[in-house]
Amino acid sequence: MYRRLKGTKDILPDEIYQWQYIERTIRDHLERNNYQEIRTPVFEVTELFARGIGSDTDVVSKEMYTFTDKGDTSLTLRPELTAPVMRAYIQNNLGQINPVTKLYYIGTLFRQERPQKGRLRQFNQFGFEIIGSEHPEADAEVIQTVYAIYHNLGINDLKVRLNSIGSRSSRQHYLKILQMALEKHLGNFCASCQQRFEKNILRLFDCKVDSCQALLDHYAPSILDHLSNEDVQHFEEVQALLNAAYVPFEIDKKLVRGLDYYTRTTFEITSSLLGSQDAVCGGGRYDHLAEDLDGSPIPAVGVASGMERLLMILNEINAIPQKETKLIYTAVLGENARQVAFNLVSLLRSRGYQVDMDFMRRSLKAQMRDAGKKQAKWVIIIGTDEIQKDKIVLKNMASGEQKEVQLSLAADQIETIVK
RNA sequence: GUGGGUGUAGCUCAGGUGGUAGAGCAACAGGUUGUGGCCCUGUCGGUCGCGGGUUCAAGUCCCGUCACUCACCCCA
Repeated sequence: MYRRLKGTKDILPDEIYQWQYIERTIRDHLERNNYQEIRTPVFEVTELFARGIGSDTDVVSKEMYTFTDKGDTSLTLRPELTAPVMRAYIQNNLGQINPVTKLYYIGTLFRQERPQKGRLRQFNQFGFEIIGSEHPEADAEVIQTVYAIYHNLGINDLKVRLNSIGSRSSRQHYLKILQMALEKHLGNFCASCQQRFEKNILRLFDCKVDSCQALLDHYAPSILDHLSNEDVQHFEEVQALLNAAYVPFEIDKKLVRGLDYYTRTTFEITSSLLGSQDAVCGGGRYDHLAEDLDGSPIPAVGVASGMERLLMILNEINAIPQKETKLIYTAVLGENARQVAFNLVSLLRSRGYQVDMDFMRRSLKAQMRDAGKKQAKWVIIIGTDEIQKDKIVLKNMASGEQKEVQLSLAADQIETIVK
């Protein structure tokens, strides 16, 4: 038997409604905020991600599905969407049309990690980006908007964690100070922290070992104390705007993100209803990504949100409305009724009704049971008796009432009865 | 890549100290000669993840292996 690959999922019919529901809600909300959808290819040249995300990041160095095509070009299944969107923005000169471009996407991503709760190898994200504005309004809108989308879906107890990791120049400066401050205590950190110290020192703040966190609290200078004046002002304005929009947040000076392109604002929204992978979304500002991809410099902010994680929360709090069906089920009895029924079914369908009929030539009892199971609102019964009288029976499944309708007028009559 | 947990019917799971498998739900049929939900009855359905070993005998004990899952790591 063939099985689905590790870390992938089949989304079966009884679950698909949930996806359609959140996708619809997300699209509606983002369209209202005047974002436009963009769809980019699922694979790109590997270098796009190496340069965009950073070749030292875990995502690029060990989690990508990379292969070579017949032309010997190295290609990669996209592990995130910000770099592809920026690539599309640059390639199609979207900046020429408008100084500010607001884009959103809903798409599938691939990362070769060990699967666990809230983490798959093929997964889906929605996200959106504001490209062209360096101002704090853009940062605040991004955060306010995801927050509002979650709220709209019925999620309330979320934690918004906010930080600024400064512009590139002030961060370079800070990293040196951090390195000097921690060097002499390095021996007291755990093994993986010692590796992080060499590779990407900011990641030390992610460590879950208590003793490491205590050392950081004692000896690590805060990045917030080493921002430039412009960085500070930007950060403060973002906070003021969030307060103005009543978006609750907390400053987390240890919040660092795993992708190299971030500058200044970084944020993450977490939920206690998820497993140890508790971030529903993460994002921030990336003012140098365009340049890193050989485009002209353009500031941008954005966010990416995990769809599977979002669904996990919604199921946890039971916030997905029931799918409502308006099904009309057609029960057929006897040889000579079949064509009449088939004709009526296709007529009703062409008028926009959701109609189904029995394919098993079963007893009426079985067909009624089937109709009940499928949650049909109405059942049309067409049998030999009806054909003789030139009538059909229309039964309301909720009340149990049924009435006879002239066959030749059935389509019109049903319209007024079913409504 | 490293650890822990779990693998018995379509689904959820029972099966002390070894004696070749069971329940509930689901599916299907019947209880009405043409009428669903509730109830009753019956039917269908399993190489007990896979391979090997111990034994007269293994779902049960031992070894191996695979899969799923949670956690580390990292992130959405």
